[in-house]
Order: sequence, then C-alpha cells, then structure tokens
Amino acid sequence: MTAAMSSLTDIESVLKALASERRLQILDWLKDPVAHFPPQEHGDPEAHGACNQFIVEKLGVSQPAGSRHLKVLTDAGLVIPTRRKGWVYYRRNEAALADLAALVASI
Amino acid sequence: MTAAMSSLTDIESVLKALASERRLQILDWLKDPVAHFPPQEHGDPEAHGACNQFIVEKLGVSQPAGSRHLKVLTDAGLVIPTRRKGWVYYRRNEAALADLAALVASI
DNA sequence: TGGCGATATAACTATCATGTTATGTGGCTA
DNA sequence: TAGCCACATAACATGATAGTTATATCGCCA
Repeated sequence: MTAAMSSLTDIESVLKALASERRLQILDWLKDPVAHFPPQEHGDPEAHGACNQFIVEKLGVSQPAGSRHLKVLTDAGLVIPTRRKGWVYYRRNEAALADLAALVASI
Repeated sequence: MTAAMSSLTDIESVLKALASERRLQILDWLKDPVAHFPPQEHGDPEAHGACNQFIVEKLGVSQPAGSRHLKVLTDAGLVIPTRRKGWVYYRRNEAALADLAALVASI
C-alpha cells in the first residue's frame, strides 16, 4: 500500500521531486538496471535495483550530489532503497509511479 | 496538434511549471471558471476562461506575481491566453494536459 | 487626445535548489 | 581491532524561484 497522495501540496512535492532532468534520468535507467549499469557482485539488480555508487558515477556528479538526488526520490516515495552489506540499492516504486500518473491525469 | 514533448528536458520544464501549489490551484480553478470566479461582463468564461485579474485576486498575491504564474503556465503550454478588449483570459489547454498525463504515465 | 484600467516589465530581496569539498558514520574483512 | 569502502552529513558558493514595489505599455472611451 502506497502512501495516499491526494492534496495539492502532496502532488506539488512529488512533482518537485520529479521535475529534475537528473532524477528523471535515474528513473529511466532504473527501468532496466541490467542494461544501464555494470554487473554487480552483490545484490540482484532485478530484485533490488542499482547501487548508489553506480548511479552517482553514471550521473557524473559528486557522490554527495548524487546521493541527495536519490534521497529526494526516496523521500518522495518514487524509489525504494535496499540496504545490504554496506551498499544501498535503489529500485523504482512502480506503485507510487502509477499513483502519480493517475494523479497527473486528474489535474 | 500540440507541441511535441518528448525529451527529458522538455518533460522537466513542463513538470517544473506544474510543480507549484499556486499553479496547480489555478489549473484546478480553471476546470470550472463559472463556479470559481465572479461573473465577467466581457468574455465568455466557458469559451475563454477567467481573466488575469480574477485569478490574481483569488491567488492572494500581488498582480505581478500572479501574472508571472500565468506566464509560466502559458510558456509551458498548459493554459491558453485570449487577449480581448484590454483583458486577458486564460483557459486550460486540455490537449497539452492530456499529453503530459501520457508522458508522466511513461516515466 | 487625455486619462484610466488591465497587464507586463524592471529592479530588488529572500528563500530554495544544486553543486562543490571536507568530514563523519558504520559495516566488512584482513 | 585496524583499516577500508560505501554512503551520509556538514558547510559553503551560486543560480533559480517567488515574492514585493515601482513603473512602463497599451487599448478603450469620454
């Protein structure tokens, strides 16, 4: 069950999270982690997504900048982090993205 | 035919226009101008929407601030201005909003 | 044409977003 | 337990947003 997103302010915060070329790029890459990131020795990319480090490198920004983008997406509920063995993997939250699409359709 | 919105940067700019509580509010009001704004002596609210002045007043911000919000929505193609007799009326661009909803659904 | 009412633009200020470098934290692993 | 590696947080610089007041523009109408 995803968080309810009903009021204008809620929509606003999720849209703000989405209104960034970098973060849109991340979500696009995460559609197919295997295709867009190097093979991971630990963590199943299909199940848990790509690790923080790979995403940051592919973005081409500093590690803190990349981590913050991932935090924004996480706080908005658009991606789901999985912490494992010192790495953090991120995958899309398809349910939240579907909710958002429905909300935007109602704007 | 509405402008094509395909690249990530295009989506980004439209999402930025949308990611504002004030602008979301304006779009919501414009769903039913007759219900949300005073009667207009000039300009058909059904056909052309609500005039700048009414929208600004209802927003509760200064006239330039309100006008700028409307400019952002206009530049993003989300509303359509109609200039007539010294007033400017704004109505929703339903085609663009539908395109946007489809794009968000594809994120 | 003179003035007025509606909107646009200019100039400025405050806050937020995004980037950087430096440093802290916390779990492996040798 | 010592050190390393991944990630998080702190502190700061800078550019974009959104608000304000003041002023310019522009079409009606008397």
